[in-house]
Amino acid sequence: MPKAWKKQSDSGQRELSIELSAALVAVNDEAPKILLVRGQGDDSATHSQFGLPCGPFDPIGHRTLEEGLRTWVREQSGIHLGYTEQLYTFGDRFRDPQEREGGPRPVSVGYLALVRQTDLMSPENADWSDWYRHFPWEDWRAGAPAIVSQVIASGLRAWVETGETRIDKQRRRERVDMTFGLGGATWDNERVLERYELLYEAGLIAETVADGRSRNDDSLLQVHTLMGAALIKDHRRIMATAMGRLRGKIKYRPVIFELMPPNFTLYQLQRAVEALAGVRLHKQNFRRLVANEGLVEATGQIANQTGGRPAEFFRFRRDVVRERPVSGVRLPSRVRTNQQ
Amino acid sequence: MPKAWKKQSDSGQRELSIELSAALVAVNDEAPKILLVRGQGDDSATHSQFGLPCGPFDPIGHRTLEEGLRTWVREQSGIHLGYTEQLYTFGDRFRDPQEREGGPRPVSVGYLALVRQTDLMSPENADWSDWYRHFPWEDWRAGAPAIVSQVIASGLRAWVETGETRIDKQRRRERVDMTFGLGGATWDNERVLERYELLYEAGLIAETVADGRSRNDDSLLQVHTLMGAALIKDHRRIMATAMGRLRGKIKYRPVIFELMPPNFTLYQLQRAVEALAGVRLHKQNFRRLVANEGLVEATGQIANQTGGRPAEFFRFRRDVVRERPVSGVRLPSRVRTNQQ
DNA sequence: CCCCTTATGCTCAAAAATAGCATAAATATT
DNA sequence: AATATTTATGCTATTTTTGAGCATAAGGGG
Repeated sequence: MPKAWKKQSDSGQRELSIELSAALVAVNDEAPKILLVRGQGDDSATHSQFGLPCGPFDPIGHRTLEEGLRTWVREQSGIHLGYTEQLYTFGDRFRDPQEREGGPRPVSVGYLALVRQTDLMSPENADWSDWYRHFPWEDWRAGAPAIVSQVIASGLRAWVETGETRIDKQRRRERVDMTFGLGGATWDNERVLERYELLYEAGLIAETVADGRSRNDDSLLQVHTLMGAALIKDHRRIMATAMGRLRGKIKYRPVIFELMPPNFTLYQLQRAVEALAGVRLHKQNFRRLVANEGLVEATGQIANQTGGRPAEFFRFRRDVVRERPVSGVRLPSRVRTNQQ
Repeated sequence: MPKAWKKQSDSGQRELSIELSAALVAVNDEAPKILLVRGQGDDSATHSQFGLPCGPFDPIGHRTLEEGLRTWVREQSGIHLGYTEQLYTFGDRFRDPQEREGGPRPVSVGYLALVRQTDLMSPENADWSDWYRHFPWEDWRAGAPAIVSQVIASGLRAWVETGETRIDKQRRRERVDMTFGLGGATWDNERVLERYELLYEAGLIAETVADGRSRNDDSLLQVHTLMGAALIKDHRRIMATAMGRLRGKIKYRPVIFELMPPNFTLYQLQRAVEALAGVRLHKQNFRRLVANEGLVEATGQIANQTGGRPAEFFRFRRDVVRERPVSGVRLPSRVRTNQQ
């Protein structure tokens, strides 16, 4: 066995590079944002395209992976990262065609980083872009999004029909139904990545076109148009991973406060959660939950630009985290939206 | 910016290697098991030590990271992996002192793989070893383990006292209390990694000694003895990550069935969950929960070596997974254990 | 002052979790 | 054979948590 190891490691380790990428997430009132920077890579073809802040891991200069990431982000956006969490390591080739021919095999470590609203100014060459511009089907706050029922559902049904065998079609249909909550299944807001990968596989995504995959239906082109410009490399996939992870995490760890200013009203907090989760929540129950968890305490200050009765400002109780295993903002009942 | 990138990537990418490691987990009735293999690495010093199945990622020979992992596991243990999940990518230097001086900088991608009980035969050079031999403080099925109250608590208290400033001590105490559920806090069975890292930092772990860190208290030696032999590299840390992840996952995804034989009694299922979670559960409520979730269906067959009234065999309903977002085996109330 | 808005307190019913009691059906013990 | 012991399984009473909504408070604008 040591022999096989040796052989492999001698032949294999040459063409390796590790890329560090960060999905910087913030919430601006109603809108979840992600930071995109322009012109990553020395390749002139990708120079004008947008992507996540990223850069190669330098085993000599970087003490740890996370430190390397922080350095790149600081360099490319001027932002000093706070809360950071590793997402996933992708070892497939990037889907960007430029990366296809030859060149080093990229292994990409994706991170999720949370940036507080107050630190939000768009740095040079960078842009805080709305999540849902890149994933319009993920926003259910105003009910089922039109793009799902009008474009995606039919596009996926078409894809189901292109299955080879009957079994194959059956399997595709099940997968479509459960990831997109069609055919009686329920929409699970955490399956962001699964939905993205499914759309990608079905050829309904901008990247597919860039990849040179076939696209022979007009409705698909329509989807493509709705998607906005593709990001470089596999950055859209990392975004999807980040969104899914964050949606899961806010339910059982109080990370939402990493995104809030020091003082906030309960409704601001609710709107931030709704923006990330992509659903509307029942207001009274939301405040009861937050209050019962003891996550926040009143400051005594009053906000009076609310448009109605003034709201009280609250702050996060950092100390509760030390007291007991504290579960984030468990989502109370979604408010039924009468669309769809 | 592209300039900085270029500079970094030219100087940085030489000494890089990616190691793939798998924590293969199985449950044998009462005991959670993990597969250790002997003699990984061509270094003769580590040749007789045990570690997880692992090997370097070969960017030419391996199509994906996971495929590389499967290949290595197959080669080293003969096992063809089923359910597999990426855990984390570690970029710090291995803690093994052999790796310290020079040599390529290791980046290690850890995986969790679940192996069914029925496939359980110990391959040559490999050994299914009990989790709790390596983490005795994690097993609370018979109440608070003696090692926590008798050795770890005092060891950690001593470590708290070696804090420099008052603030520092305070911080250490809080961390100790919340990770080990001391001082009124509750034990969170998912914080396996945090506990391991804390013990490591406090110098209470076998690896610490191997690392050449100081150890100047007799009670610590006692802990060291209790821990069993250290594993190579950072494999104990990967194990801890795997255990924590799995404990979390069984609660919201039905992965427990990946570890069960096709047919099982409800009590066997409960014992498997208890073995992983490290706590005892309320029997009647457990079966009600499982039944209500519709995760299993009766087969009609009867087991009669139970030692009491014969139990019915059940099987996992694979189809429910497709029907709806199915939440694993939510742990019902822990049965109070009157120890501690 | 009425009407709009948002904030916040409170209630009532439904659902789920917790903790046992009780009985059935086997094996082991006397 | 009778009795104790063990495990399986059904059922219930109580408490807790959720879901949904009513009602009132407190601001601004006509």
